[in-house]
Amino acid sequence: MALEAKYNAQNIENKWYNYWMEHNYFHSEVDEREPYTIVIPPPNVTGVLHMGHMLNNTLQDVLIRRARLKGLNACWVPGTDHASIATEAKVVAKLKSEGINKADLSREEFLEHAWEWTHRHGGIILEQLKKLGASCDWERTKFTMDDNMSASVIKVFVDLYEKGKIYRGYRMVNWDPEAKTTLSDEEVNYEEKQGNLYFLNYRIEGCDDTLTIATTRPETILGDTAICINPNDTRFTHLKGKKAIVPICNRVVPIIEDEYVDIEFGTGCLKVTPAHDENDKILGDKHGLEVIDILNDDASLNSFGLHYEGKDRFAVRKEIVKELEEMNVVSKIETHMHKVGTSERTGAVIEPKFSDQWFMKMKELAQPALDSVLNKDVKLVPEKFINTYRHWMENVRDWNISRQLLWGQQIPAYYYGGGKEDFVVAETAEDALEKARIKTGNTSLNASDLTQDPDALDTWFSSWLWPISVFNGILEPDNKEVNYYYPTNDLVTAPEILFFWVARMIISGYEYRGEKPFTNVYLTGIVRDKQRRKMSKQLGNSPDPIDLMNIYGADGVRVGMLLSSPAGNDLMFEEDLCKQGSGFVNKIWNAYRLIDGWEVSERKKATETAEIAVKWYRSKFQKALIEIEDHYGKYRISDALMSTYKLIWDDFCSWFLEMVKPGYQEPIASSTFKDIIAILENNLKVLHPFVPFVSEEIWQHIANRKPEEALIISKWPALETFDQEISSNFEFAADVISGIRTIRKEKNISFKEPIELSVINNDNASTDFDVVISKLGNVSEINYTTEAIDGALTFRVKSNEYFVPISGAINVEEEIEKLSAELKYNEGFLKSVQGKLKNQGFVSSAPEKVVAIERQKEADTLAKIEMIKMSLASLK
RNA sequence: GGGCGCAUAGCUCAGUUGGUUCAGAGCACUUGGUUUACACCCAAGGGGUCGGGGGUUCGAAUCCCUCUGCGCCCA
Repeated sequence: MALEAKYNAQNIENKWYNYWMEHNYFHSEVDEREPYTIVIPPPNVTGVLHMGHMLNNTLQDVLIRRARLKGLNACWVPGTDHASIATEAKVVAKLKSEGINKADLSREEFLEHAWEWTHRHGGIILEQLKKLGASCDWERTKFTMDDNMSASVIKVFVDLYEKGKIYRGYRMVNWDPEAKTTLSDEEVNYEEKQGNLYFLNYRIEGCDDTLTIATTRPETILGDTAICINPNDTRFTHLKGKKAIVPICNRVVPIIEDEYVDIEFGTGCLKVTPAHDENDKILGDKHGLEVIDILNDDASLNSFGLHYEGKDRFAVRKEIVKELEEMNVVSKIETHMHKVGTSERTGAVIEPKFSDQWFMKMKELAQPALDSVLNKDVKLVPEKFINTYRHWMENVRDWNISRQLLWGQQIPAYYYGGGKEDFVVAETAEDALEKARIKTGNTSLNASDLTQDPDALDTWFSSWLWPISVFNGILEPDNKEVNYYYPTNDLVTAPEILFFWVARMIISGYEYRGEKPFTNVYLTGIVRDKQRRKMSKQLGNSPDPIDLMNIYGADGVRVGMLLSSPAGNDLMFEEDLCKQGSGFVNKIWNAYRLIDGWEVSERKKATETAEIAVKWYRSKFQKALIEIEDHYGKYRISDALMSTYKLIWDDFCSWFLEMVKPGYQEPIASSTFKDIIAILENNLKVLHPFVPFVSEEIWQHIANRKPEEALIISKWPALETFDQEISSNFEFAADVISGIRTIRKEKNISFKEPIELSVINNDNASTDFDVVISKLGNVSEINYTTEAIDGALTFRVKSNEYFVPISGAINVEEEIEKLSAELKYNEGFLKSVQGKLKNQGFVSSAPEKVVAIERQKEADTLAKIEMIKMSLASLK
């Protein structure tokens, strides 16, 4: 098989992904090996791949592939969630475009449409992940609405209800009037918006006086049930005990006193609307005020809105101001900045609203989840998120888990009467009937007497069970899979959902397994564009990941994503990073083309250069491997990549291959070739997690491999003891080679022209690499001498002095200038070192080791200065 | 308003317990090179008073205080 001159990512990537799938390498079964498990953060089932997913899943694939190579039983469980609000909104919109109104459909009919939508658009994202190379165990793919997954959710709901952790309450919740559902506090975004502060005059009952209140929401005056003043506010003592008249509806409301009112803000008079403001509700409860809800579910006004009935709140705001102005009630209007809550899902402005909802008590459940993070049983990476996590968990509020939606698990509560407590909670309708009969003592109750709660559960109430339920650990808590794979190892997700999801999974883990769900949580950053804007569909600043992979190859994009993404820091993405990634892939490919093109000779003996090169690279590889392992251990994936990148590009390609490369059209010794292949194979193993495709392609090209010999399931290189001395000897030689190259460049000596090199070996440097210096510096001869060579160019490495004789006169002036500069630098350095050593405080307080190092520096520098001075003298 | 965090080269970031020539990497930049794996290349080089100010210490990018400028979470 001839090697293609250009690396063709498209074909090669498809080929190997199919090969891996065919041989089922991604699949995991319970066995005696140690498991390594990751559960995917389930994306929205009808979503499409965006850059955030690319980053996140590349990281997971790197981790899982490395674990697989390390011989662990690697299992990456993929799946999707049903994203109730988003999906339902899409289905509603689609129906609307077909002229169908959701309200006209029965529950069953609507769900049929929703399932159809899910089947048509569902799972695209998982197919896209395959293109990225994601080595998920696709046989385990789960969806939060699968039968078992839903049954788990219902079972947990019933269980928590019976434990008294779930309750039904009439509370003020965040109402999304567009989706017509409640939202949890976490799903509300607060945005700073410019609004107006309207100053309105209310008449005082029984006299001609008025008082002025300030409000940002004039339309809610129709729901006013009191005016509140601060009892310490002397401006208003005359109002005590009086009543005010609400304009337009002419409702007579009491003037109450409470220190809650901020004397400084507005006029110091507060209108109280308990139905539409959390704080007003608290005031209302305290003072026994009436609650008048003026809004319908879609945020239009109801009959309390009088002549505004049926109109949207924002339209009413404009109109009512006009009416109030005409009535001379408006005393002034100021512009005012204030925070407005909007729905994370629909963007609609949230209304605080009273309704019956289901809540989960969080305080007690949260405790073990808080402890586990604080004592590092669950490690957050990076640790800076621990504080945020603690703050949230210590102030956790009850979780509103009901949503006024159809798409999701229907709440398993069954009502049999109009009373507040006339319901039972049960897994099935049959159980419910049984329970209802017992609870009421009425044995003649029928199934038709029960009505199930129409609401669905929050999607997070499904995904909080994810690490357990994907292994069916809720329905069968003692099954061998959950016992084996749980707790999982690493979770890779975004900090945005640390509370939504991560914290709740930890809570459910302790509640249902008595154990954490994962050991490490790797929190990625947000993918932003060059201008630091979050990538989003609306802004249109996000490249299509599929296009990127078509252009740069999946390997190239993977490298691009990881090049600059330290944990927890945002990634400023630009396409150039992918270009760098594909450049790296190209480099790897060409290195192999070089090796592959060599003619191998059995008769030829290994050269001395090749032998030392092989020894050195093995040592270098081990050194890099330690570094790489350390980075992985600390979840510094981009650092692990950078170490690998430099190992391959600089050490392997630029140094090693140049050392072992045979002369033009000469064959290479077969023993050397074997060593090189072994080295290359180890390189491919450490490369594989980052660039799985090109590494497998080369691996398979090196030899005909059986399926069980594929790179993806080969063995990660072992850490071995290695020769430390050889790397310092190499580094010395590399400095010499660098020195030669600098001289060639400065003096315009072509590389093709061989030079001679003489050296005064003051440092007693090893001669092992002299053959390498000769080869890479194109040096015809290295002479060891004790005396300076006249008429030569010079450079120094440590205390060694090197001479390059050239034909023709050298420029003495230039040489003197160069030496003088070096002398000046070294004298300055010596001065600073000696300064330290003269300092009694330093010598007596600093550790001996540090002082010894300074003394060594002093001695080295003195020797070097001496040498430079001699050279200068010989030039003059 | 409350809490947390960040500020190091043109850009994105490392820098462990304060102590090696410690001020570093990648990219970008400059200069030179290429008939012999790769211009998606090779080689050499320039570039930072470590946000400002103060303090602790023999010694501070690193610890403390303060100011400035950003970011995130909560209300």
